[in-house]
Amino acid sequence: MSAPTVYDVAERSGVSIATVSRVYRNPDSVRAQTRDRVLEAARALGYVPSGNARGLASRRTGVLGLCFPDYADPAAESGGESDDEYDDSAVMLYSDQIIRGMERAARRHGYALLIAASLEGGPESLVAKVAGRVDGFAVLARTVPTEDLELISRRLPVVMLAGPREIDHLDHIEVANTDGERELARHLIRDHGLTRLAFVGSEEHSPDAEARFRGFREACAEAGLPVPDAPDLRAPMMTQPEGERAADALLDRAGERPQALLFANDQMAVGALRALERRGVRVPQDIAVTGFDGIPLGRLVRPALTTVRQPMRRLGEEAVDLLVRRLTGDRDSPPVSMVLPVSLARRASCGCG
Amino acid sequence: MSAPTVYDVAERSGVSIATVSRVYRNPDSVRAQTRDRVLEAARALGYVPSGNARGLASRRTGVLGLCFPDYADPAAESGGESDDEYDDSAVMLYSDQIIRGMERAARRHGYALLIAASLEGGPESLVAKVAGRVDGFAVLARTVPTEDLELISRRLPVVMLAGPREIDHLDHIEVANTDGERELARHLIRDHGLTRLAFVGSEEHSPDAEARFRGFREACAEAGLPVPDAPDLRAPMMTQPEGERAADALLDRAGERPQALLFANDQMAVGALRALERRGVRVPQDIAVTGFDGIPLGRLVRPALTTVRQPMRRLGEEAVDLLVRRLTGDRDSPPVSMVLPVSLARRASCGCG
DNA sequence: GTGAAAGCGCTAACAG
DNA sequence: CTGTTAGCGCTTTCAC
Repeated sequence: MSAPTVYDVAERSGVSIATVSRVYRNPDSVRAQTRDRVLEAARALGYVPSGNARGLASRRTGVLGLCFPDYADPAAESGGESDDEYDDSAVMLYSDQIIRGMERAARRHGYALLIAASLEGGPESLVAKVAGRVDGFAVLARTVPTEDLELISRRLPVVMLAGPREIDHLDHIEVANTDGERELARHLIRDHGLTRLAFVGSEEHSPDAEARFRGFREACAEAGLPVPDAPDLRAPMMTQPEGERAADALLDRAGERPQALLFANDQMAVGALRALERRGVRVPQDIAVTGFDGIPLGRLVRPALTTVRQPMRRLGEEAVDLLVRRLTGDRDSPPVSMVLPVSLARRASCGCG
Repeated sequence: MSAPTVYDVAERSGVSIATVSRVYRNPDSVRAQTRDRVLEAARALGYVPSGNARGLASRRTGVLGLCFPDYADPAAESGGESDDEYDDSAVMLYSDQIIRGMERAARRHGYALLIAASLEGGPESLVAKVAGRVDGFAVLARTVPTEDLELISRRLPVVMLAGPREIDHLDHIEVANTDGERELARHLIRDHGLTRLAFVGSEEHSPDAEARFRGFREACAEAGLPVPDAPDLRAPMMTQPEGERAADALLDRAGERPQALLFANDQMAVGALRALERRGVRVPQDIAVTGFDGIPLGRLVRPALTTVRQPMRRLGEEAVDLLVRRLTGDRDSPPVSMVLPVSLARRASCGCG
C-alpha cells in the first residue's frame, strides 16, 4: 500500500539508489541499458518520485508561487447584482490573468505554479504555506502583511505586483497609473475638446487611485485647465454601486455639469453608466465616461467603456522572469522596480468608436 | 545565510525541536508562555517551516493539483487571427475557469493549488512533477497519457475532468453533452419551427462531439424529423477557420439549404458566422447558427451566439470536493462518475434575444 | 506539557 | 558509469 521508493526500484532493478536517482535527474549519466532496467522496474512498481523528498534534499522545488488577495478582483466586488447577462464565466479577473501569465512563463522556464488566495493569519498563514513550498513567489499588492514579507524575503526571492512599492528591497512591478490617466485625460481634452472634467477617486487608501489622480492633474495643468487639489469626489469603495452613487451625486451638484466623468477604475465607471442611463443622460453625447483597468466587462456594456488597459498578463510573465533571474545566480543585484506601460482603449463612452 | 530550521528556533527559545514543531502544528498543545517564546524566536530568526520537510515527514502536502493541456483552450486555437477587437485579455479559457473553481474550493478546504500545463514526456513528465508534490489532483481529459495515470492513480486520488471516462476505476466528472445538444436542437425545432438542421462534427476523435451529435439525433427522432447516421459534415479540427470552411461547404452543397447550422463547439460556430456574413447570408433570418461550450467570445460576436453553456467553474469545484472526500477516509468507495448539467444560452444567432 | 530519537525519500559529494 | 554515505528539516511515537 505504501508508495514505492527509490529503494524498492533499486532492489527490483539490481542497482543502487543513487543510480535510480540519476535516471530521473540526469538520464544521460546512466548507461542506456541500466536506465531501461530502472525505468522498467519503476513502471512495474508504480514509482513516482516524491517531490518533497527531492525538494528537501536538493533545496529546490521547481515551483514558483503566487499569493493573491481574495478581493483582488474588481469584478468580483459587484457582489449581489449578478446580472445574468454578465455571468462571471465571462469575466476574467485580474488574478486570472496574472495566473495565466505566470503559468505560461513558469512553464517556459520549467517551473510549475502554486497559487493561493489569502486565508487567515496565524503561524499557519497563507504565505507561510506557499513560501515553504516554492523557490520564489509573487505577491499581489496588499495580500500579505508587510511584516511577513519582510521576514520571508530574507530567505527566498519575492516580487511584489501592482500597487506601490511597500518594501524597498524587494523587486517590484507596477503599471503606469499616472501615465495612463494623463494620456486618457489628454485625449478627452485634446481630441474631444472637453474642458470640465471630474475625477472620482476613492476614500480607501488606494495608491493606485492616487497615482491616477496625479495623472489627471498633470493633464489638466498641461492644458491650462484648473488643477484640482483633490478628486471631485471620493467613493467609499471602488465598486459599481458606489460608481452609480457617485454619478448621481456629481450630477446633482449645483453649478455647471461636468462634460466628462473620469473614474479611478472600471467598476465604478460601469456603475455610473447605469446611473446615467437611468437619469436619461446620454453617454457620450451629454457626458463622457471613462474608467481604468480594462476589465472585459467594460467591453460588454453599452456604450463600451473607454479606459486604460493594464497588461496583467505581462505582469505575471515579468514576475516570473524576474524570479527566475534571482534564482539563477543574480541574487544580489539591486532590487528591480519595473513600470509596465499601459494602453488607452478608446471606445464609445468617450465619443470614440 | 542558510534558512533557519527548527533547531535554530528551538535553541534560541530554549525548548526542543518537538515543541517548536508542535507550535506550528497544534498550538494548543503547548503552554501559552512556551508558545510565545517559540514564536518570538521564530520571528526574530525569520523562520519559515519547510514545506518539503513537513511533507516528507507527515506524508501529506496540503496541496491539490491540476494538469491541463496546453491546447485545452478552444479559444486559443484561433491561432493567427487575433482580432485586436477580441484581445485575449477578455477571453476566459476553460482552464482558467476550472482553475478558478478549483482554487476556491481548495481554499475552502484548506488546500493550495498547484497548476501545470503539459510539458513533454520523459521520466520528468508533467504528471510526475505534479503528482510528486500533491495529495491528489485533477486532470483535464487527454492531458496525460492513460498509462501514466493508471500508474499514478494507484498512489493518490486522481479525478478526470470532462471528456469521456478513459480509466474505469478513476473518479470522473463530465458535462451533459448529449442532454445539452438535444435541448438545443429541440429549441430550434419546437420554438423556431425549423426542420432542416445540419450538424457539424469533427474528424478528430472527439467523444464530446460524438455525444453532442447523439443529442442532436435524439431531438430529430423526437420531432419526427429524419435522423442522420452521421454529422452532415466533419471538420478536420474544431477551430474557427474550419468552421468558416464548413459553413461554406454546407451552403455550396446542392439541394435545399439548411435552416440551421449546429456546430459541435463555439469556435467553429464563430467561424461560420464570419463566413455567412461574407456571403451576405443573414443570421438568424436566413439561417440559424448554434455552438456549444459557452465561451465568452460567443457573447461578443454579432449576432451573439446561441449555445450550450458548460459549467466549467463548477467542474473545478466538484473535482476538489471529490478529491477531498477521497483524502479524508473515503478511499475505496467505488469510483464516482458525475455528470454536470448544462444550460441553454438563447441568444441572437438562433432568432432569440 | 515537553523531550529524545528514529525515520520520511531523496540528492549530493566522494570513492571506486 | 555506479555505489556508499550522509544528511536535508520536519513529524512522530514513546517516554518522562
